[in-house]
Amino acid sequence: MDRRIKKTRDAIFTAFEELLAEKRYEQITVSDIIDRANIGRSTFYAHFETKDALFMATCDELFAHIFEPHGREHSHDFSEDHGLRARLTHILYHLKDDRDRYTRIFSCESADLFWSYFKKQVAVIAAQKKAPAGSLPQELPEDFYINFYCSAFMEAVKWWFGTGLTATPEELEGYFEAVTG
Amino acid sequence: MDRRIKKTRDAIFTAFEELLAEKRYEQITVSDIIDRANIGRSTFYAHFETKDALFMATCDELFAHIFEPHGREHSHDFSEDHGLRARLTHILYHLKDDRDRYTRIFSCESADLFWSYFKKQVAVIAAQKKAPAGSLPQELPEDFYINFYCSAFMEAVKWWFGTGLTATPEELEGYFEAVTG
DNA sequence: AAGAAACCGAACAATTTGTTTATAATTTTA
DNA sequence: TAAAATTATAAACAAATTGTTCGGTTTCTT
Repeated sequence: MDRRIKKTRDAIFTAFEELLAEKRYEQITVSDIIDRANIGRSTFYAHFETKDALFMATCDELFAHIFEPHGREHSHDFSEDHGLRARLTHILYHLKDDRDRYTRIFSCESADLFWSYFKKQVAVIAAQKKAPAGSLPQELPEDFYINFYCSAFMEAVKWWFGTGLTATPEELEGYFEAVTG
Repeated sequence: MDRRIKKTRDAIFTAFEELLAEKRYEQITVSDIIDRANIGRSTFYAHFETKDALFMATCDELFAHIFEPHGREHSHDFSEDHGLRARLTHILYHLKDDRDRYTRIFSCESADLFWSYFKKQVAVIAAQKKAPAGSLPQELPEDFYINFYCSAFMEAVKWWFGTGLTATPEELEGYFEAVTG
C-alpha cells in the first residue's frame, strides 16, 4: 500500500479516536478531524464518504480480531458449552488488553452501533447454546433463552466498562455465570 | 392553559411523531418539523430549546401513563419485591392494551431511542431491587445485579414485541422470572 | 526521469441552526 | 367591551457545517 495512503488513514483514525475521547460523536465535525489530523479537506473526502463511514471503518478495524477463534478454543470438546465459554473468555481478555481503545469507543455517543454489532457477533457464537437442563423452573422458548444469554453477557461487559474494568476477567465471568447458571 | 399554546404544542408533537415514522431521528431537521406543523420558526424555539428537548417531551407524553404506579401496587407490602413485580406486571398489561400504538413506536427507525428511554424508567422503578438471598452461587455487586435485572426485563419485552405479542403477559412474566429467579 | 497517484487548500453552494426583529392575532383582565 | 398581556408570525440574519470542485504541488512507482 502506498505509504501516503497509510499515513493519511492513520492520521485520520488517530485524530478521530482522540476526538471520540473528548467529544460526543455528533459534536465532532469533519473540520475537527482534518485540523487534528493535519490533512486537507478534500483528502478526507477522498478516503471516507462521510463521518459515519469513518465510524464504521473504525469499528471494522477494532473488531478485526476479537471474534476470531483463538488457540485452544478450536479443539473440539465433548461439552458444547466449553468451547463457547472459552471464546467468551477470550473476548474478555481481548477487551482488557486493548482497554484504552475499547473504552474510547464504548464512551462515544453512537456506541449503540458498536454494541449492536458486538451483540450480533456474540449471538453467532452462542447460536447453539441451550438452556442448562433442569436448572430452570420451566421450559423456555429457545430463542428467548439465547437472546437472554447473549444480552446478559453484553450487559456484563457494559457494566464492566462502566466500572472502568476494575474487576478481573475471571471475576466478571463469575458474575456472568452466577446469573445465567 | 392558553389554547394557542396547546394548539401549537400539539401541532409540533404530531408533526414530529409523523416524521419519526418516516425518517431517522438524526435526519429530521427543525425545518422539517415547522413545515409539517405549519408554524413559525421562532414559535418552535419558543416552545423547545432544541430537537433533543422535543424528543424528551415526546417520550414523556408517549409513556405518560405506563410508568405511573397503579391501583393495588400502592399498598405497602411486607415483601419489597411484591410492589416491583406488580408494577412490572402493570407495564406488561399496559403494553398489551395499547399494543398497536407501542408496536408503532418500537418499530420506527429510531426505536432504539425509545427503548433506551424505556429502560431508564425501568431502572428507576427497580432501583431498590436486591438479589434474591441465597439463590445465587456468589455475591454480586449490587449495581451489577440491578442492571442485569432491568436488562433481562427489557430483553424479555423486546423479545415479546419481536414475536408480535403472541405470549400472554403471564407467560412472559413466567419466562422473565425463570431466568432472574 | 517520467508518469501516476495522492495530497493540498482555497473557494464554493447548499443546509442547518438558533436569534432577533417588528407586526399581527388571540386571550386574559379589568 | 376595551385595554393589556401573551403568543404566534415571517423574514432576515450570522455562524457553522457539509460535500464538491479545481488548479497546483508533493510523493511514489516504474
